Amino acid sequence: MISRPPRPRERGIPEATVARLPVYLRALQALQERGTATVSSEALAGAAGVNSAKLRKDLSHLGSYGTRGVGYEVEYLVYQISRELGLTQDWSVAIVGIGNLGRALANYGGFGTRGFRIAALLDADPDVVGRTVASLSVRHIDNLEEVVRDKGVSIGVIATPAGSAQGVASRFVEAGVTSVLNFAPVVLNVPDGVDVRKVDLSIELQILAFHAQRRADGDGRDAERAGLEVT
Amino acid sequence: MISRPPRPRERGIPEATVARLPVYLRALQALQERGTATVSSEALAGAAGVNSAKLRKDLSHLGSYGTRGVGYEVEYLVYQISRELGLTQDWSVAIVGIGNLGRALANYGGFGTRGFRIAALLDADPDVVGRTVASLSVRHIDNLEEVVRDKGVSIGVIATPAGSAQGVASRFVEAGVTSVLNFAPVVLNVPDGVDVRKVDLSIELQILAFHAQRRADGDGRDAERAGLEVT
DNA sequence: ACGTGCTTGTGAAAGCACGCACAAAGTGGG
DNA sequence: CCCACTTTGTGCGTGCTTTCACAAGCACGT
Repeated sequence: MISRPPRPRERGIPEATVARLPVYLRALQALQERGTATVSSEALAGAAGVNSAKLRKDLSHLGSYGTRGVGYEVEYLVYQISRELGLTQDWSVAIVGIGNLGRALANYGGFGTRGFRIAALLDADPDVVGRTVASLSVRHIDNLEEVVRDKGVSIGVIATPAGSAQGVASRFVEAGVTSVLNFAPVVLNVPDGVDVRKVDLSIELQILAFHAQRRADGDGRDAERAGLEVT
Repeated sequence: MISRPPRPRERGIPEATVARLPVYLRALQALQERGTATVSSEALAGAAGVNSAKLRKDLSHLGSYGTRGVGYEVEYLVYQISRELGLTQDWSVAIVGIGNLGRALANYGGFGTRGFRIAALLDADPDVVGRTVASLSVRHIDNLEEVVRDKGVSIGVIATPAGSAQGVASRFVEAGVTSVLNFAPVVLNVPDGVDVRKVDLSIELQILAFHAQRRADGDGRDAERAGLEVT
């Protein structure tokens, strides 16, 4: 019997862990640039803003990549997380809706790290089509299917007004894109098997407002606030 | 030393519920514009992309605002959720970092709904300071404290490069801002009692990449899809 | 007045996520 | 070789989330 490979890791990394891996990765890359060779869970957790036990448990889902008494080798861990997240391959991204936000996204240089390549920019406005943004010529939305096919787009980014978002999403799906990042303030309806994530400014503001109000309401009375010690 | 009461949370609407209220609110406002008077949990849940039982439980945290056999009165529910989220009062927002993203945010008209007013735009770049964006003149970052004080800013939005974000956050906090929305790809360090939310494009992309890879890996095999987020 | 039909509100169960605390495992000094 | 020290990996208790399933409540037709 051949010895088992270094832990091919089972399917089933908790969603909450997946959401934190990019944060760890970024912290690790910062350490790497500073020339740090190894890091303890305590130190890395600090840099990532999480509890060290949580970090260790998260990393344990990828396998046993640390050395007891020492810590984690930065470079190795960067590689493992990158691989796990699928960043060792290239992802082709198309952005639809080249308004202020679309331009901001297109110009957002280092897409975290490498791994993501902006393959095309699309817009419906004739005044925008043809203009050059981030070294790419904006193409008309009618070319969406063609672009997806020819450039092998696997991630679609929607930065259009709310009214156009569902239509664009459907076209992406129809064209075979199964990962969509939606910035428009609408709930997208897509078939099973398609992964949609949304980023919504106004929702974030509203959540902040809720907590701010909560804090203001109880002020003076309810001194029970999370951490605000009054002596 | 006084032992902490077992229930630090007195007025608790679950965090998960708070995060969904804005989604319900938006769906309700769409119904309102279409002239719909009442809506069932099933229908509203559909529009919001959640399970109807979850929606009912969420709403039950606000009180008993539905009528059995009928549903919820749209207008009334809009008001209740708005009030709960603190949208019946005005929140003054300052945006720091008027690059592509800052401009996109400033021009993002209906901030969800009313409730949020952009009070000031700030930047460090002399070429940007003085220019008019979204009917506001961009002011120099040195005026941050003054602006926060004079305009009663209660929410700070950070749209600067990563390197400047922590500094800006600290100045916001120092000036008394306790709610921060961070678009810069760094973990902000703030004292207890300050609420920070982050929006991070590259993290979202990386999460999409993870799932996309997972799907590709197990294609044909592993038919068991772990229930991808649909809707 | 009363039954029928629909929809809410909510126990209860199952599933996740978090963080403590500690055994296991490795390092380095004597 | 053994011991003291450090740090990982994880079992376990706790609390939050989601979902099911159904009794309770309300409207309306007869």
